[in-house]
Amino acid sequence: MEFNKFSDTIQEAIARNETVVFGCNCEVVYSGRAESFLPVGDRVVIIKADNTLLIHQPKGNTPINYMKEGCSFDLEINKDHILFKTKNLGLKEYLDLKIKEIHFLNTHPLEDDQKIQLAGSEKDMADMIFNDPNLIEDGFKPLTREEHTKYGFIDVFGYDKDNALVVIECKRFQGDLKAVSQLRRYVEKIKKAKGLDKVRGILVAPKISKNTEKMLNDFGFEFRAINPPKYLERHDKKQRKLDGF
Amino acid sequence: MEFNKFSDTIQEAIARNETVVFGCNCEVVYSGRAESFLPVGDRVVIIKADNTLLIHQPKGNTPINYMKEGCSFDLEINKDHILFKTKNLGLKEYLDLKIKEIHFLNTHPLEDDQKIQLAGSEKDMADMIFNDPNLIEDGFKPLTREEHTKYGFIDVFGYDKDNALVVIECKRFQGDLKAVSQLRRYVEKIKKAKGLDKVRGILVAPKISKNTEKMLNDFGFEFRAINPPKYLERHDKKQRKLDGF
DNA sequence: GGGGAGAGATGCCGC
DNA sequence: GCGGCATTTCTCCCC
Repeated sequence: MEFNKFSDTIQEAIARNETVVFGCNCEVVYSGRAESFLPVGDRVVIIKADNTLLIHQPKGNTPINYMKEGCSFDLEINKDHILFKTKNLGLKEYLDLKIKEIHFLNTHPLEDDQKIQLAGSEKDMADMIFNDPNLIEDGFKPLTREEHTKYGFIDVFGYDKDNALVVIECKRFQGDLKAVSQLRRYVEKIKKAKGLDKVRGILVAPKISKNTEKMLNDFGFEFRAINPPKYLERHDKKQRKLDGF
Repeated sequence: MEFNKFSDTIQEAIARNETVVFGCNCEVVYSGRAESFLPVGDRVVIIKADNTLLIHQPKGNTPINYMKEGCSFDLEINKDHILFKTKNLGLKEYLDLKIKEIHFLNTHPLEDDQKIQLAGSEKDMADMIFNDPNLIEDGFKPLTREEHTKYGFIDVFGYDKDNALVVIECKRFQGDLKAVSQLRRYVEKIKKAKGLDKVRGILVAPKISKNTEKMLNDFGFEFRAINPPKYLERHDKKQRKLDGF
């Protein structure tokens, strides 16, 4: 694609708040929270309506470079390349795209104000336990959930059948050392705040590593193997047998 | 764009391992590690050479839905929509795209085996301190960095001028409560392993929050305000005054 | 806007 | 593969 045509199209599209997607052969220099350089290669570039910029390599999940919303752009046509400059003055971040060749370009106005509905989060686990306390043990009486107080953000907080205080930390995937540290922090805060000698700590997760189990035991904490709930099961598993392309 | 043409183009492109980008009006259902539903709206969809799938809304940094590499695809043409099914059998994840309208489509073979070069990471901070120990204090003698032992991954480990052991944890942005918990974990492990009563803990970061400072003090740890290094400064700041579009 | 913590976290490196 | 952890983490929620 010709440089002048590319330049005109992209500037008009951004002015109209359209979404821009192009494939190109380019080099990337970033300077901001860190400094990076990406040698020449083929990438996909997206510029969104909020002036977010994303650069994707042909493999992998995450963008290799990016700039957050609110960027401004500057385009400079040279003999053998286009210098596409992006800056975010508020964040003091700068990204330069040295475009050697343009493989394709599309611009289009996109309309989308929808929010995603998601089920199976850590909060859903806490809710599930709150509503069905026997999942923890007989006689467990939850008091609060998602408590954002000075004691910390405790997932579930309550009393056991002997009226001992219980702090529960939920993890939706795997409980790790960080989770035990976190639980310990909460338990100690509660102990100190209430002047208590013994407060129980329970880590709830589908599974934990060996080291995590050891650390839990060292601090006298407990583990409950519980899976996060999934409310939105919409899939007909029978259809999944077919092979795709 | 016509559904049959879209179907043919996309299947051929995926078969040839090209990168596919299209804009469409669609609905998304995901089922896997969690369950999600995204009502109808305009999005950009990318299918990469490694069969990664990304779905982006016209605003924001992160994909609203995605499927990791190694997916297979299935396409079903209906009267008023295309059902584009994605599955990752290894991860037991499924994503259905109900495409109502196609705004644009591009496919292209992309070549890129380049790795990014990045400076200013936490490891760079640890290296800087290792090479210039006086940044911590006079007489500090670092022994190891990035120590991946059973004691944990200690950024920098050494002795002070009085031959007391020092554990240093670096954070490239802001030191927080989690960082203090982490430092505490390492200090306690070292104490126990060496049978020592006193091991110093130092948190190194550009800044810390008030609560973090308090928690540090509670455990007798110290703080050093140090910025991460940036080696690749390539930008001519004077050019940044110009306004872009 | 800062603080604190989750995420369908992802990606990296070491064992 | 799992484990432990940083990330230009990002995002959300509450103060």
